[in-house]
Amino acid sequence: MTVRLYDTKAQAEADFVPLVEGKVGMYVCGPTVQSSPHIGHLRSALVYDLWRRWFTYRGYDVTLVRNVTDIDDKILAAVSAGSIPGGEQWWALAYRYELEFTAGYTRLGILPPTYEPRATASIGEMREIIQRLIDSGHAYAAAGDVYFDTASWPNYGELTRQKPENMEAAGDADPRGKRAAQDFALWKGRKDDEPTDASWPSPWGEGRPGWHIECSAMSRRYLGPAFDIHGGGLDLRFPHHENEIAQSTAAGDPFASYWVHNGLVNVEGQKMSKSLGNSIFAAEFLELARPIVVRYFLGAAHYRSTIDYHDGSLAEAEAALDRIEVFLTRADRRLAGTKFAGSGVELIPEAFGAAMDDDLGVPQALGVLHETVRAGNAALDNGDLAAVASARGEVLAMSEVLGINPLSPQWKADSAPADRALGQLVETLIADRNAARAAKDFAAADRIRDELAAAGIAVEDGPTGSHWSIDS
RNA sequence: GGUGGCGUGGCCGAGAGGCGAGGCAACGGCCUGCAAAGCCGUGUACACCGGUUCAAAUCCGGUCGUCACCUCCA
Repeated sequence: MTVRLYDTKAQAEADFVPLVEGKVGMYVCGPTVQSSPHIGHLRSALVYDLWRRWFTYRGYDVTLVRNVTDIDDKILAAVSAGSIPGGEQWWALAYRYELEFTAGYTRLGILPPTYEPRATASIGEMREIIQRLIDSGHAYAAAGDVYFDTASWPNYGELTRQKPENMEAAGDADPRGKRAAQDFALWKGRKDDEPTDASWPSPWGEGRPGWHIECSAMSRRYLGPAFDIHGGGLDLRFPHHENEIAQSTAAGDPFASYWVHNGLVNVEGQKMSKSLGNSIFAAEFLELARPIVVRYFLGAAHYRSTIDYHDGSLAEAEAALDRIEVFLTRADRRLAGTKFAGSGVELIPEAFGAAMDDDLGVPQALGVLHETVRAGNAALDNGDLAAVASARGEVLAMSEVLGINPLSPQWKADSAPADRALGQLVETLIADRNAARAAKDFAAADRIRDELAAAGIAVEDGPTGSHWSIDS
């Protein structure tokens, strides 16, 4: 049961071989907290949550690091754009958005990473790497900035297999002291109009780190110079990850053994972008469906594929998830009071594990899950309680690994008193309806059912009595 | 110009030489007072053209279409 993963750098699937037996060190690029999270950010975090859960299920001790980039040109720009005297500070803005990200992750059941470092807390490590690069001749200081000298590093372009001479000329707005267009900033000297508290001292003058160096420094600090997996969105391969590899390896670090990239989320076939104004933000998306449905939608596709969101996407996810939920509820009801009641969580089926081991094959794994639901429902119809209990245990185990167990307390809304009141009202109406049915007054019975339906409550009659649910 | 994806039935979405994953929708049946849910059944799918092979959606060559990245991006 070797876990296999698609290594973007090798462009091939490979057996995962950890650096240290039984342990996984994984670094994932988190967001630059310069605006509200959109559903692409949620998907990215979810992908690595699933990887982490799967490695953990397979017995690995996982250290997951996902950074927060809390100092960046865009953050400073966001502040100055709406700047009024006494207005919001750059660090306040960064933290405000960081909280929004955290709220989105939490609602989706994305487990907190082992460490979630902020870039501003690792400036010392960044300066250290930059100094090593200067000392070894791979970086140069110029006009208060420090640049990586791409010409000095023959491997430059190894991740995306591009040769610098074939790259489109960069429309660099402010080349300052750059020797070549491909060179990128490791350190950015403070400009006069920038806040003084957004810069740090360095041998090259006051300034702040470039974007790429942050991840090299934080991964090194929390996972060491060599670690197992580096992840991030597909759009980060170039330039961000290309530059990370260049600066870390040029500084003498082995860096990541495997590179994993998640696919992006499109809307109606188009990439989300500010200019198109088609971005779907996490907060509004979570208004459209229950968080567990959003998790199912974002997590059901293979992690490397592009997800296209369109009208009806959430309804499909909801229907599929309801199938799992309905089975679990039926099974619990049927098993109550039997010797199978409350029977435990079973092992996951072998086919599910095989699918997950193969580069996190969630879609196939979901196929196994739905097959088990079907078999469980059939057992329910046949009264084969042992089979029902076993299917129930397996479904629970599989949905738990994927973080989509509909019965898990984490998805329950915090409205217990209102729920109790509603439940009592509905139960009373159902009792009236069943009295009418017993008296063969079907007109009255149907009227009650219609009234409940109009209120969004579905009633179903079965061998264990009449049951109701909120029809979302 | 360079680099890398993708094209599967009404829709979504896996798979990767030989038995049609799975979900949604549809249709028929069972069950039901009627429903709903559930179960059983129903589909001659793999962009196009060549080639390899006993066998190709899958491998090879080409064509078309489409998307992403090429220094802001999850």
